[in-house]
Amino acid sequence: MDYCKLADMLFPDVTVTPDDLEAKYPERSLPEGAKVTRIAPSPTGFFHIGGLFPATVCERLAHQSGGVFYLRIEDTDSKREVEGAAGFITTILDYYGLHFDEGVTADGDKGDYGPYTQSQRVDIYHVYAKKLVAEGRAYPVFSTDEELDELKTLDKKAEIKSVNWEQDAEARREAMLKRREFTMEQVESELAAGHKFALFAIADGDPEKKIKVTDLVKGLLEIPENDEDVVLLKSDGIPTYHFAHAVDDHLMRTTHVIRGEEWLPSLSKHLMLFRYLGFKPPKYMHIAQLMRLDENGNKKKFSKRDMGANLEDYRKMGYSVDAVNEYVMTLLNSNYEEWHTQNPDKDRLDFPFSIKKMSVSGCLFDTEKLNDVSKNVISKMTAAQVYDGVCGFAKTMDPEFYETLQADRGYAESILAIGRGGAKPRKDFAVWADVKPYMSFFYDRYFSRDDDMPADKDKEDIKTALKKFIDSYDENDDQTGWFEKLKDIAEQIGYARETKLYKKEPDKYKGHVGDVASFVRIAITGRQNSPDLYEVIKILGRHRMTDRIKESIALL
RNA sequence: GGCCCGUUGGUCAAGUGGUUAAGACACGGCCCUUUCACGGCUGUAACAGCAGUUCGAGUCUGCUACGGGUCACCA
Repeated sequence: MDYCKLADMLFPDVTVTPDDLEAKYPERSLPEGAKVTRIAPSPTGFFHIGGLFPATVCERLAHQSGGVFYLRIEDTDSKREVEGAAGFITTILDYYGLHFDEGVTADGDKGDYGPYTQSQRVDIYHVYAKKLVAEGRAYPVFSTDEELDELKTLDKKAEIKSVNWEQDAEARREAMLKRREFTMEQVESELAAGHKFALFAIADGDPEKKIKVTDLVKGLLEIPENDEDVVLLKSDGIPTYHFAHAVDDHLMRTTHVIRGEEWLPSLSKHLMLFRYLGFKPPKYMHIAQLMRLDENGNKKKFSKRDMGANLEDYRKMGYSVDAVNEYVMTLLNSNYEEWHTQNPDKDRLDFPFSIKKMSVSGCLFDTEKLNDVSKNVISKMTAAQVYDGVCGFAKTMDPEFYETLQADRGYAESILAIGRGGAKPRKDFAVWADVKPYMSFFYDRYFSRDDDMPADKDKEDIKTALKKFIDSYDENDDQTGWFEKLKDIAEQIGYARETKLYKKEPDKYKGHVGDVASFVRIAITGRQNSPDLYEVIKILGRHRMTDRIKESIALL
């Protein structure tokens, strides 16, 4: 068969040659060792939390080596495409601090290796498709519209897996061999009839033979050669992931392909395509998937439907960007935490990220750990930073609270400053949403009396103590002087002025200073627990302190 | 079912032939403490199993088991 003629019949409009493209997209001139990485999401309007892992690796590797990190949109599956999704992706990744050097941006493409959206690269794919046909390595398969419709409905049912694996494999093999047989005349008449064709690459592998590949995280792999014909172009002329991956990553000069390990089974196909196309394959890193626990306690791939699968959810739940990024980093490089405690003042980006420290197996997403990381992150922030964080969150998630905070920034910051900044800062917040319940009693609109005075204490004693507290209060007292007065009050109502005294001889007293402090706390904050009382009262001011205590006395 | 990948405490994990098998989270206890939040000390808890190589194996090899992934004109 005259393959060149076939190629011309199939792709009459393609005049550009692979050499032209090589010239247009030359090797990048980058420093020695610079890595070119990319993330290539589908525009589904959804960015998976698991996707943050490869994305972070890509970003770190590229920027740590003086290379290029770019964004390519893989919109080759029109069925799944969502309007405006590309913009959503750039926005969320930018929010998480993943900044691209090149690729699709809000203001169009940036960089010399574009277009960076696959649907705009169809002409490019066809150049290589034609080349493969001309070389006898690819062939068309014609289908009528009805057959295509049938395929599409089958697609949707692809999740329903067959039980007859062996029979299926046999049938598929037969079908494949049959597809490869056709004559030039048949092609001519199909084309004349206006039928569309998909393009398949002929597999030349023997699955009994293994090829050795080095994966940068998995190590040396032995995978069987590919013996399944690979779909290059779908009937609509759009490439499959496999073909687009080979063409794009070569032309865009990607040095390191970093992706989830679900791609491992098709690596053999990809290597075959790179060989057919005469491209040097990139280095591969297949990173372990993020897992979740299913109802039976087994690990499962963290899929789209699962809670917390959408990266956007973490913003909504009130996790700070830093917390999520730190958590991701602790999972990616297990020595990160150690480094961070040793270098508390350094930025996350100063950490020497290492491929060698990456885990080979998938890990469970651990919310407890995320919360712990998050508490540490927030505890190191200044009151102003916390204020900004909470406001950013509340603005969309709790507008009323946002308005409350905005009304008096200084007041809010003074609350947030309690117990902050020292060597042992408070760690009250894992998420921004924790802030409101923590500080709500400082605001009259949110103040409520949740906890009652201890039932085992005499009401008159409580009243007396509270009255004395109001009378003795002097805003010029320092913390020690203030507390001394509280001790005096305790003594006056027959309570021990030291907790230790009470513990030694509990029968001698009705209670201790701690109890008195508790009366005051409950009267003022409405709860048994609060940040440092002395600070609380200072912020609240004498006036409101007095009002609340008086109100509390009246309730007794 | 075929193929591929994996398996150290509940979770994340150090560990590259000789260790009392780190550390972090979670959980328990004690201490500190006017509550809370910290902090300090401390405890429970692990090399999936079986063979083999070796003077010696969590580390190397093989098998088994278990878990995961994948087998689309989806990515």
